Amino acid sequence: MISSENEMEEDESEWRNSFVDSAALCSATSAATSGPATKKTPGPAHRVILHFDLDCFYAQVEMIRNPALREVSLGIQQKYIVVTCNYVARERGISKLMSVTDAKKKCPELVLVKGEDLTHYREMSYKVTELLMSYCPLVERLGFDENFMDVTELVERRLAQTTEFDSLSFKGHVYNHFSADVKTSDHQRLAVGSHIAAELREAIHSKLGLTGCAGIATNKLLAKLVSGTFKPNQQTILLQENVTDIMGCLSGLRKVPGVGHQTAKRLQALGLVNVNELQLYPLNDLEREFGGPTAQRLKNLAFGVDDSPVTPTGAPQSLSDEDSFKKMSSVSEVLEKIQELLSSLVERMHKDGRLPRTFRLTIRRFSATNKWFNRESRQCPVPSHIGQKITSGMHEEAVVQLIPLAMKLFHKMVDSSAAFHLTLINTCFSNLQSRGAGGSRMGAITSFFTQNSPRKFQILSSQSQDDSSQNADSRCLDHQANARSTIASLKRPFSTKSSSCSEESLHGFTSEQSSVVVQEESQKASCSAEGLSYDGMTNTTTHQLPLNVDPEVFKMLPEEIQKELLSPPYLNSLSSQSASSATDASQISQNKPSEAVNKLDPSDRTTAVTKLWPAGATQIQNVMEGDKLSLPQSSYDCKFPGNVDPEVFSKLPPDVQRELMSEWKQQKPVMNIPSSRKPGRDWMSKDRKAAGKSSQSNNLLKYFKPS
DNA sequence: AAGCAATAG
DNA sequence: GGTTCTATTGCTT
Repeated sequence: MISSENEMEEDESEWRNSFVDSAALCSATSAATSGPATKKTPGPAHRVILHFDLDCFYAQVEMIRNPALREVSLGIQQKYIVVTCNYVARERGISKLMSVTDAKKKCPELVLVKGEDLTHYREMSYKVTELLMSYCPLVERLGFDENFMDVTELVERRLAQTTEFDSLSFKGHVYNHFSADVKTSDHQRLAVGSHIAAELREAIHSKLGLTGCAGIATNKLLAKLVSGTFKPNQQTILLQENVTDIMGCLSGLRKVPGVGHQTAKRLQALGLVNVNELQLYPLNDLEREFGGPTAQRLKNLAFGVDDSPVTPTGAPQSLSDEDSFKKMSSVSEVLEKIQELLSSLVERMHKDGRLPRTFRLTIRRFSATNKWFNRESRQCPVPSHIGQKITSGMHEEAVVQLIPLAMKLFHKMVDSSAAFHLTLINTCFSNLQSRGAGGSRMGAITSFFTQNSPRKFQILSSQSQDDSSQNADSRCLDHQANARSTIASLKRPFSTKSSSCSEESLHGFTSEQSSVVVQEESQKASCSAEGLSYDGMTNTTTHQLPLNVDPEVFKMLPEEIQKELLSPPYLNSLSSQSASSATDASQISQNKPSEAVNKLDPSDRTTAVTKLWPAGATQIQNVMEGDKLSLPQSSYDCKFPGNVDPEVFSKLPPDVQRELMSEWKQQKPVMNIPSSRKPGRDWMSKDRKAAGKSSQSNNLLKYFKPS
C-alpha cells in the first residue's frame, strides 16, 4: 500500500506549468471514446465516478486507537521499514518506505508502531467500503485505502429533481479551473458528484473518524489521477476540458495507472517515455508489441480514456497470511512458521464464514540477483473434513490437519535434503464457497430475488417500516445514520472480552484486536533460535507417537517426514487436539520442552466476534423474522444477474445487499443466472463445477487413523 | 485446476 | 527501484 499518500502535498506548479496539448489531442480523445464500434453500451462518457483515498491510512488507524499519537511524529513500522507516517512526521522529513535507521536519524523523537499485523487496518478498511456501499452498491476496492464508486445513478436522480440549475455549484477544487462555469450538462453532473463526494467524505469522517481525498471525474483513471491533486483531506473535480492537461503533466508513463514497470520498460524499448509520445505512437506498431486489446487499452489510457466499469468488489476472493524474514533454512523453522501463519489464517477464515476449497503455500527463496520477484507456490484442494473444522470453529484441529498438507506442498518445492534459504512464507485460502454444503438457507434467500418469486412480498412487508424514503433520492444520504446504526446493532458480538482500551469500542473495534498482541509475541518468539530441539531426535522411535498415529504406517514414512511429525510444534498441536490423546502428547512435549512452542499455542486467542463478511445466518435471520430495518437508498441500476428484481434488491439492508453481491461475484453455482455483467468475460464460466473430489490419495493425512 | 506474472496499494 | 503484507486479474499449461 502507501503509494497514494506518497507524495507530499503537491505544489500546484506541476500542473499549472504543464504544457497544454494541441486541439488534435482533444479530438483524438473523443474519437477514441466512441472508438471502433467495440462498445455498444450507451453513454460511457456520461458516467460520474468517484475515487476515495484515505490519508496515510495505517497512521490514521493507529491514531484513532491511541489519540495521543496525533500530536507526535508517528511512523508505522513493518520489519525494518517505516511504511507510512502521519503528517507531523512528514513535516520532519519522514517519508514512506524509509528505513527505520534513516528515519530515526532524521527524527529521533519519531514514535514507531509495529504494523505487520494488518488485522485492524483490514477491519477499518472494510468499514469504509461498507459505509460507501450502504449508499450505493457500486463500490470497488483498490487496496486497503482506496475505493472507486460509480454514482452516475445517484447523480441522475438528484438532477432529475433539481429545479434551480443556477444554484448548482462545484464543491471543493476544480482541476486547472480558471473560469468557473457549471453550465454544461457534463459540468452539472460532475458538480452534483462533487457534493455527493463531500457528503460521503463527511460520513466517513463522522462515523469512522477518518479523513481522505476524493476525485470526481468521468472514469476511474481520471478520478484516481485527480484525487491526489490537493492533499490531505480535500477533493478535486476534473472537467473534461482539462483531461489533456492532467494526462500531459504526468512525469512519465509509469505514472499512468495500469502501466507497471514491466509495461513501462517495454514502452521505453519502443522509445516511449512520455504520455504524449504514447498518444502519438501508431497503434499498429503498438499492437505488434502488445497485441490488439492491450495496445488499444494502453493508447486509450494515454488519452485519459478508460471505459472499465466500477466492478463491485464484494467479499475477498482469497485470504492469506505471510511473513518475511532474513533467513530460514531448516524444516523445523518452516514447520513452526507455517503453524503460526495457519493459526491466524484459520481464525480469519472462520470469522469470514465461508468454506475454503483450495489451499496454497508460497515461498520466496533468497537470491542475490533479482531478490524481489521470485515467489513459487504449490496449491491443493482443502479436504472437506478440514474445511468443515474451519467453518465450525474447530480451530486447533483444523490447523493440525492442515500442517501435513502444507508440508507436503513445501516438499514439492524444496528439497530439504539440500541446503535452502527462504525469505518468505505465505499461506493462502482461496476458492471460497459461501455457506455450508447444504446451502439451504442461502438457497431460500436467493430465490427471493428471482422475478415472480411468490415470497418476495414477504420480504418487502417484513421490512417496510421506512418506506417514506424508498424513492426519495434527495434524502438518501440523510438516512444513512439511522440505517447504519440499526445494522450495527444487529451485529451483536457473541462474546466480548472486555478491552482495556475504551477507544476500541467507541470505534467499533472488537475483541479481535486483543489477538494482535498474542500474535506479535508469537512472532517474536519464533525468531529465537529454536530448530535445535528436534535435531537430537534422529533416532526416531515409534513409542513416542501420539495415539492417533498408526506406528506401522509411521515406520513406512520417509525419515524427513517422520522428523516433521515428531517435531515439537507439530506434537504440540496434536496435544490439544483431543482430551484422550492429550496425555501421551503432552508427555512428549514435556520431553522436549520449548517456551516458544508454548507461546505459540493459539488456544489463548479470543474467539471471533466481528464478521466482516458474515456467512449470513444472523442477518438473514433478522430479515426473515421481520426485524425493523431502516433502509438506505441504493443505486441499484447496476449489473445484477438477470433474474434479480432491482426494486427488491434496493430495499434490502446493506448487509444483505452486500452479501448477495458478493455471492454473485463468486459465481455461486446454486444461482444459475444469465448475466450481462462485465462485458468480454462470462462471469459464470470462471469458477463453475462442483468440486471434483479432492485428490487426497497423496495426502499425509491418510497415514492417520480417523480421530 | 495449477502456477506464475503483472499490477496495485 | 526496493523495503512490507497483502489482493486481484489474466496468461499459460
